Amino acid sequence: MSLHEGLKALQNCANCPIHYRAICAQCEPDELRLLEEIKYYRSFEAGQTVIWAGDRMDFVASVVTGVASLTKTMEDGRTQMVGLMLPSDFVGRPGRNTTPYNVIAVTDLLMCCFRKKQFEAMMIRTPHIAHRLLAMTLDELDAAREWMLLLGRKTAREKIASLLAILARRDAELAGPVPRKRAAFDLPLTRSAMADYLGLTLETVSRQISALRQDDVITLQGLRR
Amino acid sequence: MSLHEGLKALQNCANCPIHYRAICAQCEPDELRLLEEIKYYRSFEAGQTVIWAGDRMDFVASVVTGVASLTKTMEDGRTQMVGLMLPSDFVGRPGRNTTPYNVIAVTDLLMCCFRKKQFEAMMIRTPHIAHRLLAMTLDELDAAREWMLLLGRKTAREKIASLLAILARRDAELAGPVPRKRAAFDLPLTRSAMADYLGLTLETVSRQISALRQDDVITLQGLRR
DNA sequence: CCGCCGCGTTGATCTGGATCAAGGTCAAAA
DNA sequence: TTTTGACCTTGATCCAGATCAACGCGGCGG
Repeated sequence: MSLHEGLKALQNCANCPIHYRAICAQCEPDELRLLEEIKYYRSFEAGQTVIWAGDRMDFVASVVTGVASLTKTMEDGRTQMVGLMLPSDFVGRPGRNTTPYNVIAVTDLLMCCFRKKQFEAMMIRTPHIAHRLLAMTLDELDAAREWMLLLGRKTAREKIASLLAILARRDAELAGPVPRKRAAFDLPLTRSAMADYLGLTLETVSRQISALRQDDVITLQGLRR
Repeated sequence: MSLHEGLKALQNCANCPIHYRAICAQCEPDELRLLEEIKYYRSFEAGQTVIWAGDRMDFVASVVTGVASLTKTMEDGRTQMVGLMLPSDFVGRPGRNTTPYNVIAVTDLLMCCFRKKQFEAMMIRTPHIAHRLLAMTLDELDAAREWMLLLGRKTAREKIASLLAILARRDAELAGPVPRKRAAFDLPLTRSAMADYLGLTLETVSRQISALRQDDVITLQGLRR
């Protein structure tokens, strides 16, 4: 399916691969129709920056396909990824007009966007959206705190293992229930992106992955488990 | 003022020291009256546990005075503080009935509580509360992400400095604008609590504080800057 | 076909914090 | 007054992960 055909099909939210998990998950058909009218799509290539920290951000968006990262950078260049946005995750903050972090397309990325103004108006009219956003934000807060435990207290090996587990779980959720002993999934991050996420260096990431492979725990095919 | 007199005065939300920053900040007088009817206070001594991770939590609450911590613990005992709840912060999650973390009173603590059921009903009726909760949750998410940068990428010295800065800022916000070269404030955390927050050991915390003192940056009086 | 470049791996070495181990301080209890 | 216990400090040593430095591999443009 070409990109163009793909977008055509998405005109109708019912065809959207994430509509049952995303911000719009709890909307009634008529609310969905309103969203359909104001949504628009943007796509980014792997590596492109969606917005820089501090920049004006006049839209909010859901990740439809691909992976985006939220990163913070210190003046001297040290950077930490603070969020990994997978399909159905919501980016942006109603009620504020600059982002505190860089949003970067880690893979090719398709986002379903709404102008912030319109979205905020929508939120007031349709409580389903506000409630869903609150629930998603609380989930993200829990995830962020889980990540704080990882960053503060886990060893390099445990960090890698946790990351792989998260990616495997999210992959499984979208793909459906295929319970297996050894799950297989694409690893959408470079070593350096993983390092940024885990608070490690890319060398350490590489070494730990090699170690996990030697200890059997994982097997690679290119970039697969 | 005795505890009893203090609670008596708080019957009226207008006397509450946090009512302009807390979950109720945007409520209209009549909404406030509804809250007044269903709120109740609980106090805890320093060191007491408010709830354990995984326990049923049938209330939500605002910190009125004192400091509470949210911590996560791994099976082998490693623990990481994932939130430091200062006056006006909101604890608990509408729409879920167990907490994923321990809530512990770091100092003597007074909380303004609502039964979760009643609070959830209230949220549906009064959008001001739902909006405020969303805004506060988004702020906490930003704070958590800021903390991820600290945990993942900062040195021990920077971690200590950041913590002191946060405490000084929050202290200043409540105390009012007294701009000074050297701010003075109480340090409500033990070395070990700081270590849990910063992802360090208490020895390292102690050493770094000593170092900061020797390098002039701070001065101590018991536990003050 | 070659050379370059973006990734990944691997080795050698260094070091910031962890760990292990005494002590010190102070306030409340006895 | 002495004891006890909760905190804090400081010293000595160790080690996981950072840092520095090659090198390998596949894709791509010339």
